[in-house]
Amino acid sequence: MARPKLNRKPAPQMEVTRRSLDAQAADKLRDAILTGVFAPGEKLTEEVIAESFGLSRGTIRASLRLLVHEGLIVQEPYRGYSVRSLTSRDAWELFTLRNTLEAFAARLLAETITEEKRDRLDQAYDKVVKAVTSGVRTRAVEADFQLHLTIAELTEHAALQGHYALIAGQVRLYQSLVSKFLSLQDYIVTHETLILAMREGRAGEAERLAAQHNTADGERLVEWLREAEGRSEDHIRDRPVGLSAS
Amino acid sequence: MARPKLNRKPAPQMEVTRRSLDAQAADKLRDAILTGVFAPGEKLTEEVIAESFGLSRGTIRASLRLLVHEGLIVQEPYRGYSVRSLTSRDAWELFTLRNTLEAFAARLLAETITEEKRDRLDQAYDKVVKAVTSGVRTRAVEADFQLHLTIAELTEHAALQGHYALIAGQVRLYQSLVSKFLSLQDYIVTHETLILAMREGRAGEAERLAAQHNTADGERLVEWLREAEGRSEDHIRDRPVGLSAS
DNA sequence: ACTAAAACAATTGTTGACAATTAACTAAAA
DNA sequence: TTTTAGTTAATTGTCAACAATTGTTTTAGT
Repeated sequence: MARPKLNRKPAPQMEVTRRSLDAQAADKLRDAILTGVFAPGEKLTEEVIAESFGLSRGTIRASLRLLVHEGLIVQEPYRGYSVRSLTSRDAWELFTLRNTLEAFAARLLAETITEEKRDRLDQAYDKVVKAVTSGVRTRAVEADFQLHLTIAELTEHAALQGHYALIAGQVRLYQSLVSKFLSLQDYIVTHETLILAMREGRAGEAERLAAQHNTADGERLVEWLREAEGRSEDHIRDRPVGLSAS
Repeated sequence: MARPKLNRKPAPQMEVTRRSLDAQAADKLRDAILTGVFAPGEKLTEEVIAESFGLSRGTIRASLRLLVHEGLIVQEPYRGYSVRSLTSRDAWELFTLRNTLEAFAARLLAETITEEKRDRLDQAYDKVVKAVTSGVRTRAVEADFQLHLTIAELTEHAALQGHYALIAGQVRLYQSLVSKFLSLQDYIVTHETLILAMREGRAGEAERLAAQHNTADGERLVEWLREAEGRSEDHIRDRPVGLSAS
């Protein structure tokens, strides 16, 4: 019975692809949603995605559930999946929750700041500054996003990181929307005092600054969305909310 | 033609039956873990659970993933699942994160308090008081848990509720542990000022009280766990990964 | 006795087929 | 014309078989 092993798929494993297929599929889907390939409200079916990805429905199903957990996709039983579209209410919830988590992270980081953490913080902040001086808006949005991801990481609080990662996708969508209301310079002025407070270990001030550094823009976005919802009562068929929108 | 429909499930669909099988299985598993049927660290295999529940492995697999998301189970690729055990570090992360979310909830509820919300809040708090006077410790723990669930619900902040629900299972485990250090009366004194602040709309005070009402007990539990870990050095356990950053 | 390769066992990863559910459609009855 | 019962199409829900991965045990060679 010593039959030779048969490998039907030797090719696709070209890189350090140690992740399971459903996790990889989830990454691809998340990226597609974030870059606007799938518009908010668009319907997604397991079968067509499975076919276009060359994977089975069961695998795609698992990846879709991952994104449902992240709030990027909504699922109705026996009806299907669709890309989540941000209502004004959703936007308000997201930025208030985000403020809460980021304020906690800022305090934590300020309390446990070290020389090494200061360096990594500076690196992330420098990228924001460089992106702003480069004048490319999408780069500034991305650098801003990465900065906050770095802060969460530097807290070394795994549970906090997990919850922040859970809303990260939505935050990213939100950020490209809120970018409408910001001048590029704003990306620097809203962060510099916060960074300084964390660098110098002023925990209370860092917490307060982080809790409020999105509030003004968030409320403006909520107001804008609310008006848009009032004008078109049924549907929000605005431009795709991806990084490409500017 | 008019053939009678064959209803294999003639009984009026109870609401529970309308949920998908994997969600029901997840509920059963969660309850089993919370009630100690499965001990922390115990290994869970898809096959044996599938057999004991009378469901297929795929269905159980989906339910296990749900619990992994909730942080009640840890998964190692190709190795298996096991019930998460709380290290002192985990306990610290959990109670600090919990404080953060509950402080936000308390502020929100205080800011939006209404007559109806006051009633529901009173009901939940009364159950705590009654449980304490009854002298049954497990009832007090349960009522405490339900009180905080009610507070989260009354905020009408869906995203906050979602994130709180995510840690609810762990909070429950944590609470039965921390109960070691509490007299029954503590369940009243740690809550009464908080409830009052929310009832009267004093948002700032409610936030501050909520943020600290677990701190003392939490730190005592962390200390206790740390000592226990020091005594038995055999915790060469793998790094638990419930909610991990990407 | 020690090391390295090879077989083995246990478990999850992946897939395609089948069942159940819902909504849209059609046609008959009021 | 409106309502209602049946039919159908589309989609997810569930399942059982097979493949891949890892850790363990055995075996061969030195």
